[in-house]
Amino acid sequence: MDRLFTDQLGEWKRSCYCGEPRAVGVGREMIFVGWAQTRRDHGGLIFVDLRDRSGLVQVVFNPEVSAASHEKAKQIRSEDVIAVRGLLSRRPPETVNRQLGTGEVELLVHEVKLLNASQVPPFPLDDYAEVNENTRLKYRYLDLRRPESLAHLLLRYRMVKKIRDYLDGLGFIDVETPVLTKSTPEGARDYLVPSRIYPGKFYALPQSPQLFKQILMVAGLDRYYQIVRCFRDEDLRADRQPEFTQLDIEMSFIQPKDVIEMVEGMMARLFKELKGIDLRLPLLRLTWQEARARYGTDKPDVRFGLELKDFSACFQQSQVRVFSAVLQGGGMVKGLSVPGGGTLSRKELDDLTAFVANYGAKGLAWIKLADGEWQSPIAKFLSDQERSGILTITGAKNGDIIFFVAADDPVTHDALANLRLHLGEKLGLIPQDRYALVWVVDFPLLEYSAEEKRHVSVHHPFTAPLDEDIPLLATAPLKVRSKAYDLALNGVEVGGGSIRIHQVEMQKQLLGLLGIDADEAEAKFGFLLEALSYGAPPHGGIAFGIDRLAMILSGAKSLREVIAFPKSQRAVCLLTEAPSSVDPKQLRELGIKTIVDK
RNA sequence: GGGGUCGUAGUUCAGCUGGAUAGAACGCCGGCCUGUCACGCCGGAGGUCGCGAGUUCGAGUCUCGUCGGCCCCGCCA
Repeated sequence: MDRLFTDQLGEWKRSCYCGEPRAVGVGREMIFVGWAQTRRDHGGLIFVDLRDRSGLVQVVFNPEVSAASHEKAKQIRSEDVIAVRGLLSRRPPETVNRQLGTGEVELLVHEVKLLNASQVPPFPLDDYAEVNENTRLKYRYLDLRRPESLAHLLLRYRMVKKIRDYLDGLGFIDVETPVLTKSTPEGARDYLVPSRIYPGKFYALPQSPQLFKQILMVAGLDRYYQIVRCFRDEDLRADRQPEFTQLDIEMSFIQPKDVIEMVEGMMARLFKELKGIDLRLPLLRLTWQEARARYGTDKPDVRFGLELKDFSACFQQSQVRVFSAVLQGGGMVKGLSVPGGGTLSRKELDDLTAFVANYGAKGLAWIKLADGEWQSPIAKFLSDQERSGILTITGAKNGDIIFFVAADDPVTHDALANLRLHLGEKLGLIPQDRYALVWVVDFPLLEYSAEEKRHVSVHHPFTAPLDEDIPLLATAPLKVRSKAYDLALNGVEVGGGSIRIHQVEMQKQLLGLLGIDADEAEAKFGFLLEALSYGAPPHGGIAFGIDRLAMILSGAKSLREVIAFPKSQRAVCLLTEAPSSVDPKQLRELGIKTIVDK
């Protein structure tokens, strides 16, 4: 039998949030509204924990205070919406609840209004229950009633507010840019929006407002920022959603260090005011080369050591065939030395071998140092010279294990970077309560794409080369470094940007290097090239992943925790069940015919 | 597109090498209870074992396919 509550709120106005009343308010008549979290019915007395976003207050239904209210309260179940009016009272001393901010007081109810009955919730809303994520996301409105879930959104809001305050203080102007815009080549797959007025043509949702913010600099805005939704139609990860929020910043007449210092000030404020942490400025800064060499990645997690070591020189003439073969083929032998790693079992070593295979490594060699002995499948092939080389490079001691990967550059670094993180986690080497920020600078401007058989931008096609490397553009384009900088936080790329090309000839040269001919450039970026030719100032900026920052600052394991209504890994909104089919009439209006059924 | 993992009551899970009527806790329903606060006590209801094939005398359990959640590779300037 469905319960039906018909009371109306009427003139009742809440006195304060449920989590707020304290002993100083005792003796006042108060009204609370909210959701019944639990009801404890003692037959005579009924206690209800009334909850709203601020917390809990205990309300007491006593037949000697109000027989009518006590009678009504028997109907109350979890998640019903009720309003109570009564006397805020001090709890009897032996019943004070120290766990609760409101634990010294309770409301003696004189009158209750039953505003809306709830069905039995599909999962418990207390903090003790671990619930499957798909259930939580389907009933996200219930999930968000849980304080833990709400806290993530709250932290995110406070972070964004502080960012706005900071940038406002520095004279940045928030300007909105179009969401219906033009598809641009390079980069991720676009989300497309069909045009009704021009059948067969499409808008694209922005992957970022990159070109608009540059054009705002040409317009003389000087300092722009925006907190803006961006869209990329690529497969999802724990730290990747198809729509995500970017803090987009652009400034004129600046060098990389101006952006870096501005951002460091912002980070210092966020960490101070949100986490009570004093960042040491300037932040650690690594060149891209150094980050690759020491950590194997351009977004190193510098909360712990376990740095990569290069053994290439040591194994040039090695009897270990896989090593010498790879080296002769132009590859490298690198590895890492794990203090105390000698305890890893054979099974664990096999698992680690399978782990690096994920990243293309054909094998994982290892040496255990135990009681002066070298336990290793390759031990018998190692010369004395190699042994002493290994010890010098690693400083390894008894009880340690040394891993080796031999492959070409991307595979070696990729495999070891991931192995490093994996071992760091597995062996508990990563301090969980620390935040480590690091700038990575001087990225290469270009890399060669074997798949596309041309140069592609490492950052994006509008990134400026380092002044001293400009001559190399004509002679050795792959050696050119760029004025690009990324900020990594605990091994996650949270921000990235660059100084842009502001001279049209240089921009044309760059597009040429990317294999984009003049006609194509004109069709796709004509408006930008034209804008650059009308007195574009030197400019540059940076963009941050707001979701990622919020995720790390709130200690969440997934972006979904800091997004109110996230998509599942298959890019479905489990609440609304988007995407969905549409009425054939809508398709006709758009001049669209689908070629896939369902 | 590929690899891994999970899917059993409303929820979280157990269910062995295939074997009798699929269990527990919490939640839910009914009863009792005036100081509980994850109340307590007594009783009860509740299952398309994700779905579909197959193997078998017999499938929650094995095989194949499929759908969905999560993690990863590819992809993501």
